[in-house]
Amino acid sequence: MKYADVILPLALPKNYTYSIPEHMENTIQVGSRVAVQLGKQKKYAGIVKAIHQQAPADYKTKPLLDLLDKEPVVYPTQLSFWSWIASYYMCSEGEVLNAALPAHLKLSSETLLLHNDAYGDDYTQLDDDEYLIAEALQIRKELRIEEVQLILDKSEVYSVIKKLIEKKVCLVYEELKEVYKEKTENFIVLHPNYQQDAQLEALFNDFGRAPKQMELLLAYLHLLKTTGEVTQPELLKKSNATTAQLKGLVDKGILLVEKRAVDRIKQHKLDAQLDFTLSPSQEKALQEVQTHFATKQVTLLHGVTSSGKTQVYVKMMEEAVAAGKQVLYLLPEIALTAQIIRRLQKHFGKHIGIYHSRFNNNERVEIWNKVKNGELQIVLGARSSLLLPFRDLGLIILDEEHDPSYKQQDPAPRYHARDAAIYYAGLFKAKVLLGSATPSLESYYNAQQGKYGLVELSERYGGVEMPAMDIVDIKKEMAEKTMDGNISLALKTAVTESLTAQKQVILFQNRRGYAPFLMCTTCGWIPHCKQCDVSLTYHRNQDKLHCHYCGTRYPYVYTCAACGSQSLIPKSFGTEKIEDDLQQIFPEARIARMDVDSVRNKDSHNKMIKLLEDREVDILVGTQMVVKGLDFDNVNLVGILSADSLLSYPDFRVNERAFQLMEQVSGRAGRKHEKGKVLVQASNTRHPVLHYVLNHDYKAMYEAELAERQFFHYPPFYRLLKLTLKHKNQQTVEQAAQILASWLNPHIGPQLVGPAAPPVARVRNNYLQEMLIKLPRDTKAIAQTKHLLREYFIQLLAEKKFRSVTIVPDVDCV
DNA sequence: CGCCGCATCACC
DNA sequence: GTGATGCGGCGC
Repeated sequence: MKYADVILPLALPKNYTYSIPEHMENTIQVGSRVAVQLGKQKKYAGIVKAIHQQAPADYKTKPLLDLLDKEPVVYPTQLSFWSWIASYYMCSEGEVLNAALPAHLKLSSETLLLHNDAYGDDYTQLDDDEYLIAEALQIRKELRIEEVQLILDKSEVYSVIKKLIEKKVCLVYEELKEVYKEKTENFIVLHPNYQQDAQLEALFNDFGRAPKQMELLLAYLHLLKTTGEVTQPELLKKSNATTAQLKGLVDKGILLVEKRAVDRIKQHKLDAQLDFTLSPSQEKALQEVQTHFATKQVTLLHGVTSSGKTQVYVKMMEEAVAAGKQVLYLLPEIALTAQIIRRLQKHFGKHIGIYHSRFNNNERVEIWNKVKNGELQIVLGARSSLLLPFRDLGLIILDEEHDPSYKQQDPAPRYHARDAAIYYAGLFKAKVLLGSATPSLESYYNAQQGKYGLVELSERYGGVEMPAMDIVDIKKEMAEKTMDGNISLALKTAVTESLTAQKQVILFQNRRGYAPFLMCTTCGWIPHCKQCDVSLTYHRNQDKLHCHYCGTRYPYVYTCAACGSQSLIPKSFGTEKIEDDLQQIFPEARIARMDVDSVRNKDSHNKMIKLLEDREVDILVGTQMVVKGLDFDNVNLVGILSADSLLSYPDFRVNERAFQLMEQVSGRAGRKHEKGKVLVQASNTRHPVLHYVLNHDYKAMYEAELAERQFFHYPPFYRLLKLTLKHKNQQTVEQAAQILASWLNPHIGPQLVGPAAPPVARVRNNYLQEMLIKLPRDTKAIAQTKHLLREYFIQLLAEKKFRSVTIVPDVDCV
């Protein structure tokens, strides 16, 4: 008898073992997707991790129900990678599987109620609810739980179903459904009888009284000649014919309609090669990268904004592709704009695939399969594309390497795409090229230490100068009363100048900490979320209050809950408010806003960029979003509205982040033809970071920060592991955290910070406690500590009182 | 006394 | 993740 260890898409601590039925023995492989039964009811699709002959000693195995595909869906390489992620980031392999597989490959069963024909139609023994369902079943034959809920208009329907089963009115069935569907399109083909010219000629002579049909046929023949294949929608559009006319030709047996499976992923025709010619400094950088790769697995390319790092990447990609290897090009989600996608698609044609969160599930399955079979040689994608089933990866490029969005926050696996990429590449013996204008301290340190190769590209492409930067002293302007809302006189003047010169302006405002909220003018009361300890954010376009922690939306509040007054007003300094202020100051200007709220749906981000490109917008106000992936020749002024707010987070990485943000934002100013200008509004004008930004001096920032980090035991010298404990009861979490800390103390000592309640101490009705563990950079010691933690978690949860405490480990938290 | 709702547990 | 199981609350 053979057995299979199966990874299920659940947060289970270990894998389950099923027996392999004889008929599968020859076809099943490691990496195969299988259907299994878990518990009495549920069925899932899982993935075979191992095949062996070891019968489990303490339980009886269930057989695998089905082998779902002919070929495995992942290679052993991916399984090793998952196992590493699970152990390094302290989560289950099931959670990794869940993140990796496109939803449509992750089946789980749905309970169906089936009508029991043997029961007949004597409904006298049933109560009202039971009768309603029995009647519906009589007509529909099968019902989903969701439909039962709808019919009875309540969510708790389980008891009714139980009674119906007892009374044998219905049966239940667990249906495991494959949700991926091939996309089909109607293709029009000529009937074999008319393939010869002579036959066609005869046909045309014979057409008589159907001139519209003849026109349509001519249009078809023309299309066929130019494109080779003709789809129904294409033909109807080009010929302006109706479906009736087409049907006429089909009925006469002249044309045939064929349903064929098509790719959802549009393939791009290889365009004329774009100009990716390297400048001398880029050429030099490319050679240095190649030299480093001879001896090192990872190389950091530190290139100032618009030095043309992409050009270097493209050359590296071409080389890897020519060697028959696959390439993964990772970008932060919001930097994946149409601009870069279009350029690369044109250059690499059909070999390139795009993968990010805005794709639908069917499209994801198709990309998944094409990456697996090697059809796609290049993938351009966000964090999650690291989990695609590459067959033979040769190079990973990770652009904007410093970007914190490479770290997955929630849910597990909380992996860092940069660090995971380096491990993943190792499995393929592939190279990793990290790129950034403002590298993370961690990577730059690794490069300085000689662990990574380091290549500096300090010249902007085409010799464009770095923008001129100026700090505007808000305190002074306040005293002189020259501020207009949040806009200083200096900024106002500069904007006016730009507008007069027909140039565009980008204004940057980080919204966090300044979100608009409602406040009672009488007593100062602010509406809070019922489930979380945060004030609600006011969204004017929907006239609703949102909780940014749990996502709950509340209707607008008119009456103060504390004093009963009716005088609530919105207070704000968010992008919405600034957009308003600007419209007041520059009534003639066309102003647009770009933040998570204004670009929520699929295409609005691209549309917004298009508007700016086409110069339909004069001033763009935005959050972090405006920082990335935007290249506009016509923007000559960038304003940072409040540097203070960037520099005042209680986080050890503030300075690094503030520098990165300001440096990146300023990179948006001035392109090809002229020097741009950046204005930074600040009240603390003497902050050292402002001066590093002013001089575009990364090195100085790096040196100063590094000393601090070493002194306070922070990365890159130490690794951070954050533990969050959650429970409904405040006392229970606090106690649990105290106990855990007391156990850890002898091992970790002063490197244990906390436990303490985080700034937002309650989320979704759960109270939180956090503690931070600083670990010296010693792989063995780190693994030991993680092992210790796992033991203590089990020990803690073994105590009855703490059984329902949730512990969330976040390794290398950001 | 019995039904309902919720916490707890095992699932291979 | 989720159905099965056991316990306490509350209504009759």
